Parts: sequence; structure tokens; C-alpha cells
Amino acid sequence: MSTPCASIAVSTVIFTVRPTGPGGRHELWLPLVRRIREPYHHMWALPGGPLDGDQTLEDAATAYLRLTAGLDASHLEQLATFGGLTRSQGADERVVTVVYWAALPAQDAAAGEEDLNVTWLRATDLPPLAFDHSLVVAHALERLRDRIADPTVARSFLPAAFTIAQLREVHEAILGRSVDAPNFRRHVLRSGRLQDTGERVPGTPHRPPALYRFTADGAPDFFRSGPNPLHQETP
Amino acid sequence: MSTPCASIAVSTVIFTVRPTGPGGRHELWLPLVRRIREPYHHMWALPGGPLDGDQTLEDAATAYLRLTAGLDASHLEQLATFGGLTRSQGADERVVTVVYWAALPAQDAAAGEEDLNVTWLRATDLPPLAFDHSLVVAHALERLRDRIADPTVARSFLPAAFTIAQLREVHEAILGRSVDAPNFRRHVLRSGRLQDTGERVPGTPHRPPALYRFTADGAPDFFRSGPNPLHQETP
DNA sequence: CGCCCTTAGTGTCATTCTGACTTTTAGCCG
DNA sequence: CGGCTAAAAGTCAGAATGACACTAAGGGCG
Repeated sequence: MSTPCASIAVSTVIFTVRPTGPGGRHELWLPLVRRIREPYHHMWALPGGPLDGDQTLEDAATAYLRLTAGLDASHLEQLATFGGLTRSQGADERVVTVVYWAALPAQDAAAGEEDLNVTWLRATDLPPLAFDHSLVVAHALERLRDRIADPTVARSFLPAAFTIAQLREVHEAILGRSVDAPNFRRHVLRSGRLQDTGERVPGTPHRPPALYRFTADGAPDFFRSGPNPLHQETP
Repeated sequence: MSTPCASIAVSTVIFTVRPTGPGGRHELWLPLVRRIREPYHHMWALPGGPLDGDQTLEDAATAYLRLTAGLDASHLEQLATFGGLTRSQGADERVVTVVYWAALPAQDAAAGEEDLNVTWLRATDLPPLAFDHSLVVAHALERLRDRIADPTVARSFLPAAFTIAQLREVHEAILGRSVDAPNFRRHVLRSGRLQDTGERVPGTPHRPPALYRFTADGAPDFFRSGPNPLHQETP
């Protein structure tokens, strides 16, 4: 039951949302670290490294995340495992990498320092990355788009109290397109996952928006709650 | 970049659909293999084993699948990777297991021999399994339910030509509930993924059903094709 | 032959959901 | 006070959904 020794690595795709687009549009950003040795020396790569013998996979992902962003994610989820034979060309042994993806609220991510070996870039406009990490990021983006229907994912990009506009901006950043504001409001309010705090954002040059927070429980999904797609009951 | 030597294993949850329920209802079945050594000696476990140094992960999954079912799956997809520290209690070293799930058409699965160390059981009514495999199967069932909206998944349980009733029975088995036949027909036909072969199943004691096959391409999903949930465009 | 049974396949209809809008409200700014 | 902006509420046509009723086409059987 023992295999030829293969090393196991853990990497994390860390997402955050920032209002950096034209007209304040929100965009997805992620941190990368510079390779300081061969292979792929000097190129950007996903934060990660070897799995210690006494760590769970999730522990390792959390540790590399903290090392890179300086803080913990509010959402961490396994993405997939990559184990192609040729993916780490130049390394002398086989590497299997378990990849996680994580969400960071914008205000926390701002605290993460940037240094010479860590950079934050737009997720949709990355240079070629080390190993197969460009492919990994593409997978992570696709997964994130699928998972955004889950309110717990959207909430992990936001502070505890937020406006519906902020929530919509998170969706827009992840889906890469704008979303009709009135319809979005109708939908998320009808989902029953939002609770009005009674407070409003003061000091705006226009009507002050209400602050909401997520309820502890409720429908599993913002979209497509209620009864399922087709597939209705027939006793 | 080297880690303490950990062994990597690959396991596969192999699903097939059989008309074994009351009144010919279709149910999900999967094969298990008997452990022939400690730990968990004599218990049932998912087919799998160590990853060879020169195999891709998918190669290994395919190999264990063939060893167990005697043939290749028509659909193979990665599920998740399990690496808890305590999951293989009694083993002397850390094991990280990459799990795949696969679909087998019923007529092919019938060909797979059953012997003393391989058994097929109902997926929804399993005895306690070795390691954390009960949990793994639960994850696989959940994933399968999510993925069945993809026509390529449904097709992998069926022969090339099939009736809409057979297609519906696959959905019913996976969703664990019955589905309204007229509405199901309307939906899958409207999806544009089905092509009438012009042939019919002869010899039925009732109106002969038409045989369909899947078109090469078309809408990505049976359900929820067309424009997306909410999230419509707003230029 | 002709009735009956069974499942295939079609049609209908009320309700809900979606997407694209318009209108009103509530604050600052000058 | 009028104008500006974004929040919030309202409107409406068309599509999708779910629950049915109904017709069609076979074989089985008397």
C-alpha cells in the first residue's frame, strides 16, 4: 500500500473584490507570489507549498493564505487536485497539488501588505503564471461563478452589514457583467436571507441606502431557491 | 520543496442505474470491494489504491475502475481530495486520497462480474464502509445530483439510443423522486439536445416509444438553459 | 373483430419568474 | 429652493413551471 514517494502541495486561489474598474466598477483581484527558485524562477505563482505531515489539507491552505494575505479568509473551499505528470517540468519528482479557493472581504484584503514578492492582480487579466497555475485560476473563476448563487459565498466578500448595492457589486464583479439593480433587489429580498438592520449609510449625496445583514439560515440559494428546476414531485 | 513522504491513493465512486425498485423504479447502484487486510479488514470499501509514479490521477482512477467493473466508464470526473489526519487510523503513514466519480451505462455494468470480493449495492442504503468512505459516497451522491442537469452526465448512464422514459428514469434514480413525465418531455425536447432517430422500440404492449440520441452539441444544461438565473445584462 | 389495458405523446391553464422598464423617494449641493 | 444622484418601489409583457386532462398507438384477450 505504499507508493513511490510523491510530494503533495497545497495552493490557494484567494479572491477579493475591489472598486477599481472604470466608473468605480468592482473587479476581482487575487494575490500571487514570486517564485524564488527554479523551476519557473521569477514568475508569479499561486501562494502555496508543501503539505506538512501533521497538517490537514485545509490547515495547509489556511497557513499559506495567512502567509500571503496576512489574515484568514472568510470562506475556504476545495477546488480540485492537479496531478499531471508534466505539470512541474524541471522538478525531479512527481508533484500532486490540492488547490483551494478562498474569499476575502475587501476591507480585510486592504490590510494585507504588498511586498516585493507578493502582488495583487486583476483575476481576469493575468500574465502567464508558473506551472499550470493559469489553468488553475481559470477553473477557480468558473467555480466561483457557479458558487455565487450561494449567499454564504457572497457574504464572505462583504462586511457584516452592507447595502444591497454592495452585494450587487460583488455579483457583478464575479459574473463579469452588470446586473439590473431593481430586479436584483427584488430577488435577494424575496430570498429571505437578508435582514434590514434599520440603519442607513449617512453622508451620501443622495438617498441613503439601508444596511442589511445575512440571516443565520434560510434558503440555500439566492437564485433558484423555492422548488427545483424541473423535477417536481409526482407521487 | 519536498515533503515528508506521504502516500497518494486514488478511489472511484462508480454509479450505475438499475430498474430494481418497487414497480420497476430505477435506483442507483455502486460496486464496493472487500478489504483483504488491516485496517478495516473484511469491510467494504471504494475501489481504489495507490497512485503509481507514472500515472496521471485520471489514469489511476480508470485503472481501478476497470479492475472492479471490468470495463471503462462513459463519464469520469474528479470529486474531491480527502486528507484528514485520522482517516486511516491504524495505517502508519499519512494517506491523501483523490476521489473520482464515474457513470456506467446499465447494460455495460451488467457485464461486470461479481465475485467474492466485489459486490454491488444500492447507493442509498449502504452498510458502514471502511475509512471515511461513507462520507465520500455521500459527497458523491450530492455532486451527482448537482451534475445531472448536464446532459452529458445523463447520457453516460444510457446507451446511444434511448427513450425519453429511460432518460427520465435516470433522473428519477439520481434525484430520488419521481418526475412528471409530460413536463420532463417538454423540457428535454425544448433543450435542443435530443435528436429523434426515427426508430421506435418494437414489441411493447402499448404505444411504441421513439428512440432518441444526444446531439453533438447544444445547450450546456437541460435545465436552466437559456439566459441565466437573475443577472441579466444592463449595459 | 373489437374492447381493454398500458404507456407515449399532446394540449391546456393558472401561477410564478424573468427582464426591461418607469416612477417616486430621500438625501446633498449649489 | 430647484437640481442632481442613487435608493427604492411599481409596472408589464413574455417565458418558464407545475399540475393536470386528454388523445394516440400498440398488444392482449374474449
